[in-house]
Amino acid sequence: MSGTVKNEKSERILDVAEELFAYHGYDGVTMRQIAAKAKVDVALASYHFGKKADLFHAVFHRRAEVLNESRRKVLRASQKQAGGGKQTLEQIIEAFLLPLKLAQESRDQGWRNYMALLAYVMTSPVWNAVLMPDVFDKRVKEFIDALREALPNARIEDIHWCYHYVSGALALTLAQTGRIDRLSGGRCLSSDFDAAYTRMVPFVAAGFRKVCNAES
Amino acid sequence: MSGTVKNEKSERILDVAEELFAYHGYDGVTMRQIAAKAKVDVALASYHFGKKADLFHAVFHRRAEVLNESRRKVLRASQKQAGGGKQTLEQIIEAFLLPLKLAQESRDQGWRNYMALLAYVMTSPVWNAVLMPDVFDKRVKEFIDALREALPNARIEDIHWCYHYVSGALALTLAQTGRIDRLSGGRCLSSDFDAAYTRMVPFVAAGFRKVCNAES
DNA sequence: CAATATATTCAACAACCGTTGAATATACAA
DNA sequence: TTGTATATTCAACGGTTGTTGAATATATTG
Repeated sequence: MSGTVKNEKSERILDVAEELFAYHGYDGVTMRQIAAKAKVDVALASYHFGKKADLFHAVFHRRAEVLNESRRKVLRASQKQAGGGKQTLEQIIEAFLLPLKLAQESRDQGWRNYMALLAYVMTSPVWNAVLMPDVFDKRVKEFIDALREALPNARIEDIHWCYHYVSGALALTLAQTGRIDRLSGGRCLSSDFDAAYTRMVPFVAAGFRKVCNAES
Repeated sequence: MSGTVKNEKSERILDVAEELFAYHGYDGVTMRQIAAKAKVDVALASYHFGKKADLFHAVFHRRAEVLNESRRKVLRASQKQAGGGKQTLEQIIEAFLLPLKLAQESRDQGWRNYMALLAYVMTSPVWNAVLMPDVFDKRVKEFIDALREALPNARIEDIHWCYHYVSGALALTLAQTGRIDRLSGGRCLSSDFDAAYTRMVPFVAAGFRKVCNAES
């Protein structure tokens, strides 16, 4: 078992595990399914990543750190652009969502799978408490701090609940369940993250302003 | 195997299965765990409900029909209250969410478990397509129709996307992951559906108005 | 009561699970 | 080339899975 490997087969294992975990969840996937799809012996996954839970952690963390760093950069850039002045709500929300939009626009199927995995972890009572705090709390708290600055009259609870709604809307988008495709008769597509993003920013910004009694 | 049973042990199986499925998902629960927690032999669950997947269906449908009927009544009452005139956005959204609030207020732990199960199905790419259309489509389409009447200038896609955001915010609320508890340092509680509901209505109403270019 | 239907348990099946130790192949350094 | 570390496969382990047929208990009915 080695930490971070740059090996061809071990990365194939990660990619396949990512795809299968994202779609079927942790318990819905067996080591043998992963190995088979990666055209590799079952024992190899254990050799590289240890136990099944460790493999899941490895899959989750791999892109989490990339995403986190991207969020950090975008947030800093947005703050710098505001030039000491207040950022608008839209700017803050855009900074929070943009990295996911960029990841999707890369057309990398791996990133698309990871988004569904992220949705799975976000909505799972079991995994949320285990994985989300370590990886995402720091950035999320920065995001919430920025919101508090932009909404100085708001109660803290209101901001947290509104962030909760954003998080939910985002999670269901990332999950790509295909439900909006069916309900809309094909007029909207789960895969169209750009359409989701474009409307989500004004939608939640308006919601924040209403609930968090903003001046402007 | 009998259809709908009013037997003590078989209902205990349903209750336990509901709780375990909601928290661990379909694949995270074994027939033996269900049987053990229900203090019943493993074979009994199969005798009453057939295959494991059938048991899952039975659990999901049991309260789905109750919820559906409740939604129907509330929606009709809201329409009648408007007296032929247009319903406000808030009224429509309240009618959609109220049944879940009522279910939670009944203090019935079974309903609380079912909400988490509903969130699981809503966010699962696997189960969503299998279970949601049959059970909930009819009522959801009525809901969307009401929204279209209240927002005559809106593009259909915009309404669908906004409904998608509502659905996401709702799903994450139902999931009760405990994340908002941790992020807010205990100031907000996942179990406090009333707090979630109170803010969700104005939040999404404002979002709809912004995105679906409403007049008022 | 006896007879019959329903409910529940018992025991077992074949299939599959994650994991591991030993054997083998491959890459790399000396 | 030889030696050594790494990568990969093979084979097997004990345990668990969902499901079923037969046996037994309980309830219902005549």
